[in-house]
Amino acid sequence: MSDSSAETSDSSNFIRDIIDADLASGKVEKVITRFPPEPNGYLHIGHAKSICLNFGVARDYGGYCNLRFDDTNPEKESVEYVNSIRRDVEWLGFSWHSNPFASDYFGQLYGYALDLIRQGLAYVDSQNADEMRENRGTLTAPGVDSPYRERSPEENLQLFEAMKNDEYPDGAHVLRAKIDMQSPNINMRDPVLYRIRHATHHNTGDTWCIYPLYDFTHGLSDAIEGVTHSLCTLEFEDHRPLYDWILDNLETPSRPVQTEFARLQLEYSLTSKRKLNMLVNEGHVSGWDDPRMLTISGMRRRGYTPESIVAFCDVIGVTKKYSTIEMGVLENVLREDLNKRATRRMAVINPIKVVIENYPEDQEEYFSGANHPQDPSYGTREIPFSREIYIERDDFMEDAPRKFFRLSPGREVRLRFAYYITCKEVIKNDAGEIESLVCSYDPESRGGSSPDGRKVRGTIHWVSARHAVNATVNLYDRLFTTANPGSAADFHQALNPDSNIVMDQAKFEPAIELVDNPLAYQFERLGYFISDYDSTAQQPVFNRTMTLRDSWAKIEQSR
RNA sequence: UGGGCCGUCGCCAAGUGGUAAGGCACCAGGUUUUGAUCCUGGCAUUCGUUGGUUCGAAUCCAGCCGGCCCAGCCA
Repeated sequence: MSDSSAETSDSSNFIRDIIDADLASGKVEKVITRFPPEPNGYLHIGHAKSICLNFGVARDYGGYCNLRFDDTNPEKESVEYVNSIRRDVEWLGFSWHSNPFASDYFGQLYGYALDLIRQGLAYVDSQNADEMRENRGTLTAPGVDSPYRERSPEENLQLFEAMKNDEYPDGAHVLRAKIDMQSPNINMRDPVLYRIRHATHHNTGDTWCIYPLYDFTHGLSDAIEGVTHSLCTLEFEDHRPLYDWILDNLETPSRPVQTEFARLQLEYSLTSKRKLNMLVNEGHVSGWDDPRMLTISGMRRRGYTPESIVAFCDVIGVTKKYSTIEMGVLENVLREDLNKRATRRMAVINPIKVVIENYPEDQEEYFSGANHPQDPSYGTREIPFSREIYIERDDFMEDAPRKFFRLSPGREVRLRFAYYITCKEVIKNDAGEIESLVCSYDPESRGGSSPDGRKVRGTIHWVSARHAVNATVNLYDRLFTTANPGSAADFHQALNPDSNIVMDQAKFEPAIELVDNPLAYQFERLGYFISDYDSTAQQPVFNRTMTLRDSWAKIEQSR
């Protein structure tokens, strides 16, 4: 495990205020937190917020954070998810103190349940699910007591043990807390603590056929681990009285406190595991690590750095306010990080051939290009040049407006690092499509400036045809066309059909490393790119992580 | 309409009774061999709203308005 290299800012939030107060009052000596995912899916950007909060707070206050798997629902969980979660947390740069499963505590939890029964605070209910639902009441009407509510502790003990000993089928009985069927808080209307489930558990196998529920398990797991600050999302606010009830009625090694914060919501994206699962299973994306997915693994494949994700979590803050973050915020931290670290290269994604008529056929030469315009320590590389080159199709326009600074008939542009060229002729095929361009170059402009000092507005990128490496490039756009696909009745309607465009005619300069290269490139004027897992020397594949900011596109759009 | 929670600039967010930080976005300039980066300046007389307390209120009190969550043997 690596230690986090990412910085969390000292910006305050209400949770840090609480911790400051707890430390100052002596209520807490060492801050202990936990990140408690259920291993029933892959981690996404929303989890990253919780990870950064829990691990960040623990680190900043000199405490520690556990990675605890909240695995009390065996039918939905698997080791595949366990492994992916561990990998993602590590990749984000955090180290856990310990990595327990809630299922490791099943034995202790069972003991706590017996304790509750002996105190007359829990009972075995033999109603079926429908009866229970009916008797629970509604938001406005109180519930009614179960006919089994007054069973004696002895009978309950005997029945609960029989449940554990595999004497009943699924659903025959449940163990319930005996609280208050009239409570205005529905979570307090005798919540279910244990259910019978004959399922193989990824960690405990077939040891158990009864499984505790979240509400019973979570606070006790926190208490067993000595967690001081149990941070969860807003929807658990109504569960806090139950969390407290359980801890108040049982002797536990410590007394954690639950505090809730708002979960992350991001425009144009989904962060519901259920819906992400549908995207994967219905084949709308290639998998959990599809680069369009805002899963940690998808973002990693897309080319996000862990530092950019941590920076994002830092910049959005932590509050109790429901909010939706604009995509621009994520894009901004990504660009900021990538701009600093990306090695510059030239690549042409949508090529059009240019023949430089006055450049000798058998000649070639090399230009030195800086690998980073602001950081000389990145060094330089040699870029081959020859008579035939590729330029971007978008960099040529036959009838160009005045503000178009790129190539068009009769106009002169600078080839980055190389020469000035002027467009002499447009070659078209029978269908009238532009096939190639004939240009002339000014030998005096070698290196990109001319002795006469004449100005050229545009500088475009290029790749020597003779030296080019053929490659495939994946361009990505947001997966959804509406800002809040999650609220739509059917999010399928909002799926963006053009979220992945494959460009298979791309041309790379030879200095680009094609295989097993985890480092970000900036292909000048096109954006940030990373080689895909599947990239090979024979079939190079790169993913565009993010475009550059494009003020020309903005001008063009407003026309 | 029972209970819980939330409302500070287009989007986030600091602010904890002494006179509205910051980021993103946006706008206007400058530098630039990436229409990138970088730099400069602009961008809330007002904090959902109404009333009250106070010398003084985004901060305290009351009412109202708006939004979110809860009726799994999910987490």
